[in-house]
Amino acid sequence: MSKAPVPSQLDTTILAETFRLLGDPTRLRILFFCLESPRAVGDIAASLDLSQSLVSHHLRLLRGARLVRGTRQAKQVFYELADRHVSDMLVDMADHVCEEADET
Amino acid sequence: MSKAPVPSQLDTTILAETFRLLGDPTRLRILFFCLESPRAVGDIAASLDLSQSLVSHHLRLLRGARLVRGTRQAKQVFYELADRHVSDMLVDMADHVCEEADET
DNA sequence: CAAACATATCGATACGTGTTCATATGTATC
DNA sequence: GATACATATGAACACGTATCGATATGTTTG
Repeated sequence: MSKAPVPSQLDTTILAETFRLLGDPTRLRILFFCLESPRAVGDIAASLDLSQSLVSHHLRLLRGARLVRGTRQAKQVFYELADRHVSDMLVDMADHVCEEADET
Repeated sequence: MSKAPVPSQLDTTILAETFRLLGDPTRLRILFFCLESPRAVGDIAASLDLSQSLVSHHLRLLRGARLVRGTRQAKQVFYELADRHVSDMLVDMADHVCEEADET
């Protein structure tokens, strides 16, 4: 299944929604940062030099799209990529772009 | 090479730029339409029910990012995906999203 | 060269959204 | 319960950009 080369217009919209979320540098940095291991919101903000509010806003969007999931641990909430699909997707795309950059 | 799991901030920006372009439903529809075979601008507009101007605008952006390439043939210009990487990327992502949709 | 067709560009507008500041919610410690 | 810490939410602003209409560029045919 899932072989259809041309998705329906609805699927296209959903796919575009995912791409749109990935299409922001700040969100991408957050995602890649959480790719290694679950990260607390404060750590993300500090490490990436972003305001806590901004990080929380972006995490909310990423959560809504099921790209990340957060789990509370005492005061902190640790975020990680939602599942293997998402992380694989990110790594694959990063590879694709790197390879593209090699070609002239 | 191209194994780095965490791209540099610059790479992240470039990657985000690509995602951003893919993050528009209209552009995605254009890309998937050109995925099967090279398509003339007018055909794209007619088949997807878009204004010729809008299609041309989007193609300009996609061209700038080397996601598509157009070749003149008499009066018409036929657009196709730039290379195998781009088309593979699209199909992979479509599969990912389809599989995600299956999970509940 | 003029006319017709196909595509590209320009100007203007409407809308979405990334960011910030301030505030609220939630959680542990005294 | 009050205080301090961590995160989430809300309002407001600035900016980018998707879209449209009109026009320009380019290409073939008479």
